[in-house]
Amino acid sequence: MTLTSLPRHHGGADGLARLLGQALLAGRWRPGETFPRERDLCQHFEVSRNQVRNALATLVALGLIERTAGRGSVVCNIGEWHLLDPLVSAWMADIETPDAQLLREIFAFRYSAEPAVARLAARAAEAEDLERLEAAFLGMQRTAGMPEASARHAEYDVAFHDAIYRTSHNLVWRQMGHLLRPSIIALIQRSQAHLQPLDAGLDDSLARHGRLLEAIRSRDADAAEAAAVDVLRRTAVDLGIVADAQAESVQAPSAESIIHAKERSP
Amino acid sequence: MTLTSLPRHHGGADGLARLLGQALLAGRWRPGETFPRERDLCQHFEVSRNQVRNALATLVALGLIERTAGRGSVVCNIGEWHLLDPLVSAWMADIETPDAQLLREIFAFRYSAEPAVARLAARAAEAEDLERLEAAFLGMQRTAGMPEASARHAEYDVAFHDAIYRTSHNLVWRQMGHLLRPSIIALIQRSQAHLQPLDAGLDDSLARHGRLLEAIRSRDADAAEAAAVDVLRRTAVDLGIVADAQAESVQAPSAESIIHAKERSP
DNA sequence: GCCGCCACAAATGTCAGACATTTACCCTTG
DNA sequence: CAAGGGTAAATGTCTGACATTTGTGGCGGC
Repeated sequence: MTLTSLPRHHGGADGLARLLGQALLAGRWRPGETFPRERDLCQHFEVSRNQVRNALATLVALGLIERTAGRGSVVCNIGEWHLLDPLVSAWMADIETPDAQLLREIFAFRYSAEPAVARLAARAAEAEDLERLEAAFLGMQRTAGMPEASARHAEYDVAFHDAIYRTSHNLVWRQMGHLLRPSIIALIQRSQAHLQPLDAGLDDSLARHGRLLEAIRSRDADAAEAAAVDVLRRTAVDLGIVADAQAESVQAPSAESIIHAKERSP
Repeated sequence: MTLTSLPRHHGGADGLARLLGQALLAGRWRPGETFPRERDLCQHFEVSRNQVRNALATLVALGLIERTAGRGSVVCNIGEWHLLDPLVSAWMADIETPDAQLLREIFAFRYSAEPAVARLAARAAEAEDLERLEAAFLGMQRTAGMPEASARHAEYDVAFHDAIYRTSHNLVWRQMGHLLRPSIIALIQRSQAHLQPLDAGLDDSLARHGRLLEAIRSRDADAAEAAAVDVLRRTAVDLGIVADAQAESVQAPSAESIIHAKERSP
């Protein structure tokens, strides 16, 4: 791909890294392809070589590109991207069309991990944690059914799930909360693109979140695990990972069909 | 802390970042404390400001320090460290005395996550995956009981668990394999420090790994999950997270005692 | 005495230019 | 045809100067 399709202006200093990083995450260069040279980037964006080099250094640190003297910069394989880095997650969250495979991978991860996290949360929850969870849930309720507030609703949704990860009281799990934003933001973008408001299923989704909150509040690990699975099944439908019909007719779609959805709809 | 206790020489270009990063991971500066100034680092290590700035930029990208013009560099809270970044994991792996709390957090994560990963692996395993698993297991067997090969044994151990994460066929889980190295390396360091070779328990540990491999090979998700728990219980004993007596007398120490061990032995 | 303003010092951030090093490619030569 | 070297092009590095931000102390006015 050429540079010409990228906007020439960008915000502050690391705005350039963000711009280039998002272009990479959106798949505008394929793995193995060569990335533009420093000199071209300087000219196109009208910035000093220093800024370009700083931005590129950031991309290297995130495993997005690899640079070698004399050869240039090449785009790394998706498998080497540091998906778990907060920067990458944040960038991915506000891309208009994130890579579909990537979103499926993230959701498959959530589907296999969040039940266990909910289990931990139910055991470790303290007053402060419950407050966070409750505040997020109330926010979701308040913004439900308001099409113009769907962005805020998604934020509360992110906050709710992030609160669960935090409630696990484990440093590692807590950092994975960063992955939630891209996963959940993609949900509202999809609903807006399809002009198919989630109102119908939103009450249902809200109810499932409520049961999860209640299970954690009462320290019932088994119930929390089951409720988390329930929430994620609903989300899988809204994300279009499993067909609506399947989820509505069948009470419990097998984990197999969600985790390995990629293999049958590439 | 002052700079005087750090070695003045280091390997190549990013060797400086590694040196400083490991000092941070080892806890030689406390969160909130101010990090040495660029000028001092230049003088102490006898390198150009460029190299120092590059190294510090890396530390910033990893969430280890935060820099602001005019104020200087301050060490971030542990919660903001990007533990999931491969660089951080790799650095942590060969620190002589890694932070004990950090190791407990990582192990607690593994204890709650790996059973689910093993379950996925049992479902998704293909021929190539089984080869990797088998090769690692054979390596563990070959190096068992050889005190002088404990380092190689640990590498095979890492490879075995990493192979399980890879077998999940999920990008996110796969990246978490990086966390295994610090966790497992710490194990052999501990055994060497205590002059208490793991020979006694090693046969047992090996047998448990073998049962896990067999469960995955036969695509038995339930058995794989149970076997993974079994392996981790053994590891918890070897890591000193739960007392030997407890694990030997009681067949199944509660997850609670492993996950929240930090709260009773701070 | 307290408050606000200003000047200064100290730290990081930025820039521009030259040079070093690595790499790929072509052209020559045996 | 193969081996060699030379050249161009790319990233990596160094240096010095300057810009910008931040904290601080002193000064004067109220």
